[in-house]
Amino acid sequence: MTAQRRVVAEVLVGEHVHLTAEAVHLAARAVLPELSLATVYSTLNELVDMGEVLEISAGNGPRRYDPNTTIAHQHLLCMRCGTLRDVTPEGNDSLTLPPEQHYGSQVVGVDIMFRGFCPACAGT
Amino acid sequence: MTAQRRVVAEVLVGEHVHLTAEAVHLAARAVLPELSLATVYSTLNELVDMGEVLEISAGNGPRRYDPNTTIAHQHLLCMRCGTLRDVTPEGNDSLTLPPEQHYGSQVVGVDIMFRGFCPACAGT
DNA sequence: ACCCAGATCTAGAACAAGTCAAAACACAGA
DNA sequence: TCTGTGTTTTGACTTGTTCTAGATCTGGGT
Repeated sequence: MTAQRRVVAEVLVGEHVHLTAEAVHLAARAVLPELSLATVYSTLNELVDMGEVLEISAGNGPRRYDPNTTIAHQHLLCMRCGTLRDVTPEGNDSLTLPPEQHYGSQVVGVDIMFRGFCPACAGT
Repeated sequence: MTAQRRVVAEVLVGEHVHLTAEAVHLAARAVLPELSLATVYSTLNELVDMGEVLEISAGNGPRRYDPNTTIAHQHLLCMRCGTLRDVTPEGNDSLTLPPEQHYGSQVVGVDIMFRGFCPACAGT
């Protein structure tokens, strides 16, 4: 656990709107100005491997990193600006894939992504 | 409607496992060997704009193109090889985002992605 | 406190997917 | 045939991410 990793991890936690690697880099530099983008990526990848953080790639654009892995939740994506926010929809308990549709695959989980336009982008 | 566009469109239809632009290019070249990748991309983008085809970006890796826009369906993704297949889950009618969780956003739709490992990748 | 092995960090190059611009081309209408 | 419009090709460019080589830091043993 080095200073760089601690700063990256601290930048990430707490928010319910998720950051890109670039945004993490920017925020972390406020604390540790010489921190490199490569270190941000390597730290984020380690956090993802450790299961501390989820990596979410929403459409095109850069990936976003979600530190909230403890509480089951899903996401709401702005299709214009890419902002990604946590939500907890209703009715996803009953969502299942019938066995005859597995096509031999081992199904591990399901991601639900609501798409729309955030207030800032819907206005224009 | 040029030869190039017809070939790209024809390659895409019919399958329930969706192709990347690269794969479309490869398949289309079997018919029209001098077809360029840029043309494949521009044709795919036009089809997407026309609403004939859906663009799906599954995790990392390249985007995949889904010609099945008429029948409501969702997707099953292999987390190892990226293969993307159509499925029709049960219980997604009751899936909704409560208004208090819209956070001012205009919600347009919802994507459901089952994640797992296809037979080929689960075996190893 | 000092040294060393090994891990980590930095900067910049490399890479992959996709886009763009400009020149070449195709082809319908005058 | 000429002209104009829209399309395709080629190759350069952009963005997001990963790799690499060397510099730097870390912590355990003396």
